Amino acid sequence: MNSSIAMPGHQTQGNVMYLTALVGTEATRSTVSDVLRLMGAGDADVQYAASVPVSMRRVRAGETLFHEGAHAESIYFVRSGTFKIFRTAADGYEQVLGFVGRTEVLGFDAVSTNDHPTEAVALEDCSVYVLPMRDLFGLAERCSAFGRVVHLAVSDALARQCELADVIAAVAAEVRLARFLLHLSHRMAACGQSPRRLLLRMTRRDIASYLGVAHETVSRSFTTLAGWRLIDVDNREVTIVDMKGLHALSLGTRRQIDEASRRCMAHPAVVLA
Amino acid sequence: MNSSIAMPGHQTQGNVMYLTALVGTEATRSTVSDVLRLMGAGDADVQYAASVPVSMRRVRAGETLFHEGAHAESIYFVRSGTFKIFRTAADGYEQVLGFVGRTEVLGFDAVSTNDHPTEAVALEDCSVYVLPMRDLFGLAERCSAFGRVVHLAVSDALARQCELADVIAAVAAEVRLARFLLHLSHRMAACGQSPRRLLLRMTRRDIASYLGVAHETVSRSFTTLAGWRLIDVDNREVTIVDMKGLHALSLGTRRQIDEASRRCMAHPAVVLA
DNA sequence: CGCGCGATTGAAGCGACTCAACGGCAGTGG
DNA sequence: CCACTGCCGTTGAGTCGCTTCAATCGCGCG
Repeated sequence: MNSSIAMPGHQTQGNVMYLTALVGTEATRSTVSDVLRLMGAGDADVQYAASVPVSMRRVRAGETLFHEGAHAESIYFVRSGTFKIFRTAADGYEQVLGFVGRTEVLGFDAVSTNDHPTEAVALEDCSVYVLPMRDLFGLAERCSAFGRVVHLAVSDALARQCELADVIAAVAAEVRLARFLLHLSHRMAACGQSPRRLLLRMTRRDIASYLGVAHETVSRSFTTLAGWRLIDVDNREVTIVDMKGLHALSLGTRRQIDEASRRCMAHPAVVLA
Repeated sequence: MNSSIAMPGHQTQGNVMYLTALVGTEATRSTVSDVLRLMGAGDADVQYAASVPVSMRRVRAGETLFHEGAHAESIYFVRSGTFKIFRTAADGYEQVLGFVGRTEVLGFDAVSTNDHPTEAVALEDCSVYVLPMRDLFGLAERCSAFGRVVHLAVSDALARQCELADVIAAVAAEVRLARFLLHLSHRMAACGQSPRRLLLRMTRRDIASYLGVAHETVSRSFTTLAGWRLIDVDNREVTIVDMKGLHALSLGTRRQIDEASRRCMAHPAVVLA
C-alpha cells in the first residue's frame, strides 16, 4: 500500500484526516534491519541491526519534510513516494534541484553544515525512515552493513546530481524534456516497473524549474514531442511511444536537431491524424 | 604510471617530461593523519592514523586524474590545485559539472557503481591523497575520525552541487557569471585568501559550459560586467571592484535586471572613462 | 614564421521568455 | 447547489537576448 493514493499536486484534504489517526504521524516502530532491507543490503549484522529501533515517518502530499535553512536533526531514507528538492532564491524563485524516490537518501547534504541547504516537499503521500544525525557515526561504526549502505546511498545521490547537468546541457527545450523523461524511465526500469508508462508527480512548473525553462515552454515541448509521435501525453500521464526516437532526439546537445526534426516533421499528415 | 601522459587539453608538452622524473608520479609516502590534518579533523586517533600509509600523487596541468566510465579504484582528497569535472556527451560536447579544489573529495560518486560517471582533469599542477576504495570501509570502521572526515567531505560535495543549480537558475548570462564569480570569491575567502582577486584556472569555454551558455556570451558578459564597473578583467585575472554591486546583480533570477542595468548604465560617461 | 588555440567582437537569425487569455478542475463558502 | 476562487495546463503573439557563424588579434610553440 505504498503510494496507493497518489494525489500528486497539492490537494489531499477531505477524507484524509482519519487516515492520519489510523496510520498516525506518530513514528511507527521499525529497526535498522528494515532500513537495510529497503536499501538492498546483504544480511550481515542483521541480528544487531534488528535490535536498533528506527522511527518511520509518513509525510502527506504537499507537506514539507524539512525547510531550507532549518537546523538538520536527521537524515532520511525514502521508503515510498516522491519528494521535490528545491531552493528558494532571494526573489522568491523556486529552483528545483531534483526529485527523489524510493531507496534514496535525503538530507545528507546537511551533515557538514548542520543546516539544510535545500527544502524537501512531498509530491505524494510518502514514508521515510528517520535517522537522527547524532546516531549516524555511532551506528555506522557499530554496524558495518549500515555504514556501507550510507556510503552507497550517498554516492548514488552524488552521481545522480549529474542528471541535472545532463538535462541542462542541452540547449533545445524539447531535448531537455526528452532527457528528463528518459531519466524517469530509467528509474522506473530500475524499480522493475514499466519504462514506458510515466505518471508525473510534479507540476509543469516544477518540471520547468528543473529544466531551466519557462513553464509555458514545457507545455509546448510536451505537445511538440507528442506531435512527433515520440510520446503520448494526457496531463500527468505520459507514455513513451517511440523509445529509440526519444533517445535519438536526446543525443543532440547543441542545436543540430534540424535533421531529426525534419525527419519527424516529414509526416505532417500523420501528425495531424 | 596510470594516466601520466593524459593530454586532454593541449598544453603540457615540451619541458615537462623531466619534471615527471624529478618529482615523480611515484607515490610519496604519507599517512592517514596527513589526510586528517588536511581536512581539518580533530586530533582523535592520530596515533593509529599515523600508522596507516597513504599515497600522495601529483597531477600536472592538463593531466587526467580519472576518465569517464573508467573503473574506479580510489577516491581522492585534493591537497592542492584545481580540477575540472565534466562529462562528455554523445556528440562530443563537454558539460562541465564543477571545479574542485583543496580539501575537497573527488571520485566518491563512483562508490555505488564502481565506475566513474565523470572525468577529472587538472587545470594546474595538483596533488591528491589517494585512498583505495577497498580500504574505505575498513579504515572508516577502524578510525572513527577518518569516517567522520569522509562523511563531512561527501556531505560538502553534495551541498556544493547546488552551486551549479544556483548559477543555472538565473536566466541572464551576466547574472550567471556574477554568481559564479561570487562562488569563487567565497571559496577564496574560505581559504583565507583575498575574496576580490580571482585567478581563473579555467578557459572561457569551460566557464561557458559550466554556466550553460555559449563561450562568446561569457566573453561578452565579462566585458559587460567590467563596463558596469563591477569587476576588472585582464584575461584570466579578475578583480572584483564592487562586491556589493555584484551581489545585488546576482540576486535577480528572472529578467528584471532592467532596473539594475539602468541604474548602472546611468553613468555612461563614467563607464567610458 | 606558420600553426593552433584562446579570447574578443560583429552581424544576423531564431527560439525562448514574457505577457496575455482561455478552459478545466478542486475546494470553498454563501 | 452553485457561483467564486485559485491553480494547473495550454495556446497565441511579440519582443529580446542568446546562439550561431564569422573575422580578428594575441600568444605559445614547433
